[in-house]
Amino acid sequence: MPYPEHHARQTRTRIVESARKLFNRHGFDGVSIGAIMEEAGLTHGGFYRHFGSKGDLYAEALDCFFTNPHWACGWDGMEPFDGDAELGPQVVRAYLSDAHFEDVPHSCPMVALPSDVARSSPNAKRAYRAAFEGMLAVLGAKHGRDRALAIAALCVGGMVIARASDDRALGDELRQAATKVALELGGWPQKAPKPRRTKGKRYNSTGPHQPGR
Amino acid sequence: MPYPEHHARQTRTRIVESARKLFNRHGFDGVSIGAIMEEAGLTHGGFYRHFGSKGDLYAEALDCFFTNPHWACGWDGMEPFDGDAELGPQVVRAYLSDAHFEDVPHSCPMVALPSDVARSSPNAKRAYRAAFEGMLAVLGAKHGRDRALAIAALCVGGMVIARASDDRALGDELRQAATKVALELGGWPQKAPKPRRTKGKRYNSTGPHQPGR
DNA sequence: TGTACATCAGTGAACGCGCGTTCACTGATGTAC
DNA sequence: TGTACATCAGTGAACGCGCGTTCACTGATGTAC
Repeated sequence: MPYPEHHARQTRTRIVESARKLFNRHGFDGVSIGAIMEEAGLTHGGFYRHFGSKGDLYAEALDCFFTNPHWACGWDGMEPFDGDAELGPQVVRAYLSDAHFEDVPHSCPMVALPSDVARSSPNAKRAYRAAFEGMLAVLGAKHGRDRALAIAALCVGGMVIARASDDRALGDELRQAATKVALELGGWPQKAPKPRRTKGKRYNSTGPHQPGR
Repeated sequence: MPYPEHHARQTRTRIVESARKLFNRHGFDGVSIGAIMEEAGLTHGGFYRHFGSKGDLYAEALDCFFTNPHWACGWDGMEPFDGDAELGPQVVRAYLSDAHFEDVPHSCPMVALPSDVARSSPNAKRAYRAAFEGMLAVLGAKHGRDRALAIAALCVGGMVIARASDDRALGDELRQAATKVALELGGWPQKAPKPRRTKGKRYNSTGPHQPGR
């Protein structure tokens, strides 16, 4: 093996991260393979050594949002999951936060790409469903399955409408209302509790986590 | 004036209706001007006699969903608004109905095109906001502004996720849960009341209303 | 009433462009001896 | 240790294609006389 085993794997990961960002921004049709490869520091010709087609890359770029434990780090001061605290209210606040609203490149693909995916291949729709199921799992079902589904729909719906509207104030109002009602539905307090450890930053000052950097 | 005054206006309307259907199905980039004109029974060359650009048509095709009094006729047996009955629960049920879920061409553009619009021109985002405000107006705010915003987010979010997922059963469950919770939030009964007039069909048997036909 | 004309909706060939994909080639690297 | 070689990640020119847009033209229609 002329190149070390991890070389191709790292390049492939770089391409997927580049694609995730650009697809989130411009959609499937709005991004060329040349642009993806350039963002990854390569030229377009090498693409097909790593992926069979643009569609294959698309499905892969959609994968693993909610299964990535770092997905929301930095949004609304959210800290890495420790598997102990109840995640529901943290997730609701982070999901509908200003930081998530503004961070389109690292946004949840359920918000950035819903109508694109609805028209895409079964692979893409499978990845979308997996993200949704990941969200449901993180939210928990302490207050019933219907409530958990509704909370997820509120989070996604609030963000989607806010992103597609030209009135920032209306979008802010909508996200705040969605947060409030989602927390009510989950039986969670409206105010975030003070973090137990003060090692991490309380508020988001360094910008959202950049996966793969 | 060689052609009667309404001739060009009718053609223009036919093009917009054709565009609305095709954009709903395939998104902005997925539809060519040739396809739109063919659906309208014309050839591509005549397009620029009616519109300045493809983007102009897009913004126009997004307009006037909730301001069209026929938008939901036929979905879930919904009858034309009579300005008397409370519309909220009717709208929630029709919006999250199987009929709306399946009728992509005549779907609400807030569900069919959210991520496309989020990346589009200010004109498109203005039209999206107008649709959202139309929905809020139809829902009413008897139980508070926050509730109305949350109900709208539930309707849009539930449909958007269901359309983008590859699991029909999960999407059905989600839409039912969203309907149930939205009706709770509005303080409306879970069951639809029997229609006062039995002139119209109770259930949707002829398919949804086709605007402009 | 009939004829010539002006208007303009619609046609279809042509344009330049960017895209996804292919492919012959380059060159960096690990291995064999 | 040093050299020849095999591997394969990455390069960049080339391809065919469909797109948005333009434009000279056709032809259906209402109007003027």
